[in-house]
Amino acid sequence: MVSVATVSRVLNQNGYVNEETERRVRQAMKELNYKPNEVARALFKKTSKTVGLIVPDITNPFFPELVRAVEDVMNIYDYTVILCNSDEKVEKEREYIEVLKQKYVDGVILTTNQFAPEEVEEWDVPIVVLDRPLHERYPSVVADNYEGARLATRHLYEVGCRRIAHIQGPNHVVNAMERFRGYQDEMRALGLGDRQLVIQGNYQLKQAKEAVMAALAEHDMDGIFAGNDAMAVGALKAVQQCGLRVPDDIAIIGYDGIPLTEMTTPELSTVSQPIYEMGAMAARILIKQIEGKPLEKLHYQLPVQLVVRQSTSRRGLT
Amino acid sequence: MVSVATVSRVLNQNGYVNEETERRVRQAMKELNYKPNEVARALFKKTSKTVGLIVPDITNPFFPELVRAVEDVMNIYDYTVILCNSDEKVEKEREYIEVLKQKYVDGVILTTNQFAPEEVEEWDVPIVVLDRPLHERYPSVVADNYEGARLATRHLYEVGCRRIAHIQGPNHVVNAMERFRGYQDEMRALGLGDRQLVIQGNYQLKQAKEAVMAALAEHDMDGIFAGNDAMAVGALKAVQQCGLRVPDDIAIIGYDGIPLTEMTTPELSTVSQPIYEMGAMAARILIKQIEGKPLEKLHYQLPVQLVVRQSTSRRGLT
DNA sequence: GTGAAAGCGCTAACAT
DNA sequence: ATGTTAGCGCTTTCAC
Repeated sequence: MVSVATVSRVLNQNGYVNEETERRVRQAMKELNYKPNEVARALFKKTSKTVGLIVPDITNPFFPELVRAVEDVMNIYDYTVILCNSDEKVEKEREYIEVLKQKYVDGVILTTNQFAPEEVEEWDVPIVVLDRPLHERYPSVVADNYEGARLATRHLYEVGCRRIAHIQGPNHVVNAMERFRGYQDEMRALGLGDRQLVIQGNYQLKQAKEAVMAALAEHDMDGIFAGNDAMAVGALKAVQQCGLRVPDDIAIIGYDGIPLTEMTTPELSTVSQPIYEMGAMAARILIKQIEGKPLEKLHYQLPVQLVVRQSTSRRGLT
Repeated sequence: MVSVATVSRVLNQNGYVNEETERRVRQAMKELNYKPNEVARALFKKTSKTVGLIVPDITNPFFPELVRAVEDVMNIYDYTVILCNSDEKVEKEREYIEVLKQKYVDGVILTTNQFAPEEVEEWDVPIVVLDRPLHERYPSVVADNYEGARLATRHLYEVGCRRIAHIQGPNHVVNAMERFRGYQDEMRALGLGDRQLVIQGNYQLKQAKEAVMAALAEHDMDGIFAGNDAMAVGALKAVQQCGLRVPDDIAIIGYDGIPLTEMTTPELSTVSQPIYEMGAMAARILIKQIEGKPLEKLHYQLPVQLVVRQSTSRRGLT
């Protein structure tokens, strides 16, 4: 027989163990199908091999891929992920953080920009912010929203659009604001500064569709840059419903590059973010932090890519 | 001062505590911002207020809503959910079960039909099977796949289709087989038993599109019942690409009722499952089991609903 | 190199 | 009605 201490030593590759003893222990563990109790281990080590992942709403088609990426990477390193839907409510986010801490999660990845750094500081748990920058103090992985928006706007210009509208995302979401800023700057750079037309959206298809319907009744436009893909679909529906053709009468480009964009007719042009890579990178950064390794960089801004499909493919220039 | 035992007593509403003392304890807890350590509690009670949720792939648009429902309900009862993507691999599912058990999860909801009941028995953890029946021994929540398939097939017949093809889902997925069976039986009932045309799909858009392209080259058809919505979109793309019109030349109906069906042009008819309700019900059943309450019923089969949209709306009867 | 023992923070007897 | 204590299963000193 051997003592529990010895078993623990072989499990943790910790302290000295006779080779022969180690062999016997491993053999016995296998035979008895012994699996160490992770809860007891967590209690002692104050670390649970579990992380929290807080997203606004997994039902929003932008997030599944992000979540999947995080889960995949975490899984490689033997971490397990607790999924939390916050609906963008600070209160819910706060509650989740509380619960997660009570469970000794080793870290949290969150998609939010609503917290004051002082509050985050108090949480005293490693975090990584994903998709939306929170504060320079905290590691983040985001895509280049500003540049992507300029790209999209310029692309519409290049296919001949001159009256380019932008459907803006929610005001409290930083990345939506960055995209808006990109639109504004590019419009000015194109000499269309005074032709700007901004439609207020909330990242939802339905609302965007209605807003575009309303806008079409009052304004002339020949191109729409939507703040995300869902709203681009909304715009597409609105335009088609008004009897106008896409891309001939109005060209449309979305943002995010979710699979949905390939399912519409016509297929939607979009600015694609490396969604999976963003999630994977956030996960890797969190692990580094947990393991106390130094981060080469605190903030990662991934490049976006213009994806041209049918919704902006037209020959004629105005 | 009070002893830890007393604090525990007020926390658990357990044993007798002087009212005045309770007040003081609660006050102190608030002031000190004391939060009990859930890990220690779990170690003692062998229950962690955490459940596992194993789905094939959160990236598949059928699952986000299901996951969301589970999370919502679990949240109400103060449970937290660990999300696991199995890619339909038994091996991965097994590993997850192992890990979850080591973490003392109180129960597991899983979407699979690949386990022998003897194996599940050994896990010795409350489970609920979701979307796919596993075995009569285990509580399950599924929709009426057979009836839904008959509904879809009959609907195509009623809008005038006589050469109705079915795109079948993967063979190892029971619900896909149920739908296939429904198609067969209904075709026979309609007197079209010898006009059946089955296209093998794997629940993926892309593969379905190609399979339909190939089928269109060889066979005549005027209606397609796809085993799920993703494949219906694939079929839609294939048909359109062949220069045929939907629904005039070929009517298409999908299955599941995911939001995607409203985003295509034309919008897709489908058999909608009460996805959110299924997830929520599975969660409620799991909680009942965990709390040791009796289940009125072991197996819940929820009704499905025919949703008619543009992809099957045509006047002309053949 | 290995065993004995203390302790992580909690809860449930068992005293008082 | 409340305090004291043992123990959940693990890891880590500290002896030997």
